[in-house]
Amino acid sequence: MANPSAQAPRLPAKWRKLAEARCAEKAERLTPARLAVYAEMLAYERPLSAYELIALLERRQDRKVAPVTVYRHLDFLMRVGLVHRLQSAQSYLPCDHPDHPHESQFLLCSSCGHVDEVEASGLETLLAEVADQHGFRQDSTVVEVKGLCVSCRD
Amino acid sequence: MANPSAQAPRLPAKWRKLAEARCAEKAERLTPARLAVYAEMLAYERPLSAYELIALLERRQDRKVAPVTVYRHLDFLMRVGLVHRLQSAQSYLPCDHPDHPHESQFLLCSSCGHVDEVEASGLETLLAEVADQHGFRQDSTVVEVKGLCVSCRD
DNA sequence: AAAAATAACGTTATAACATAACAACTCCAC
DNA sequence: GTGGAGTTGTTATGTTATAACGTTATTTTT
Repeated sequence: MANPSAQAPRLPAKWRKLAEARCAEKAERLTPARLAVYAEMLAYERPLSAYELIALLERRQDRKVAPVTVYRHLDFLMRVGLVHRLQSAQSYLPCDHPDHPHESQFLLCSSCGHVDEVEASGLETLLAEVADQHGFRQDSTVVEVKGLCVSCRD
Repeated sequence: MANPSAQAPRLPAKWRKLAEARCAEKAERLTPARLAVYAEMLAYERPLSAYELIALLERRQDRKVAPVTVYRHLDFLMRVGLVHRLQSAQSYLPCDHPDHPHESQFLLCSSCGHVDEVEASGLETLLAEVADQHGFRQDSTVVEVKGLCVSCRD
């Protein structure tokens, strides 16, 4: 990197190993820049927009980060299944179900912004059936539920 | 309107009546400008981005249309349930199930761009259950399936 | 029917999100 | 150590959406 003082947030071994595993599976390269973006996302507990991520990385690394750079890293992270995009919020979130690649469903709290990633296999099955009934060959699904999380529903 | 030659595409009675009914239910006003946007959307068989819609309206009305105007009309049309937004495609589509207000699910063909609006009540039920299991109070849902439609899957 | 309140619309500017095009560098295989 | 593929840097631009504020139209209240 251009700036020798550039730092990434500490990335727990669990996540680093996951990243390495996913990249190995898909024969993709895990570079420091990609890992830095992933680490930055993991350091927050909420979804980040690409531009929030840019601002965080610029502060962390003390240099300019071009949007296209972050978008490329995000594309990569989504490609290997480490990150999801919330379509209804134009934001990005590390995958919270590291055990295996999967389609996810999300519960988005409109009060506190918390996002719960759930994995309802029954839902996937039913979706596949619905698609099938329409002669549709399903590639990927987007399931996002807006509402109030358990802490905010009072 | 500023331009007396401004025209809206012909709007079949079925859709006009639907628009009137939905507005009456919600005590919202159905103005000519709002109707013109709705009619324009119905004149196409595919989802339109806000800016595509702007271009179409400008040609139709032979005058400039500001983005904010179209966004306001789209917000209105979504509020009364006449139009849906495709979250994964940043585009807008008239509701194809006029009989009653509802949550929709969409099948988006990545080859021809066709979008099929389906209504799978079982899916809504299951989604509600999943939300409930997490203590989540559901307000609205987004379900979008990408893949190949029946004509394109060959 | 006039005044007050509310909703809709116009105008200008800008914010927020995302990609195109092309050059330079790095890594790995051969 | 050269070639080729993948990655990154740089600049510019394209696309999507909203803020702020004033004016006009419609409804409600008196």
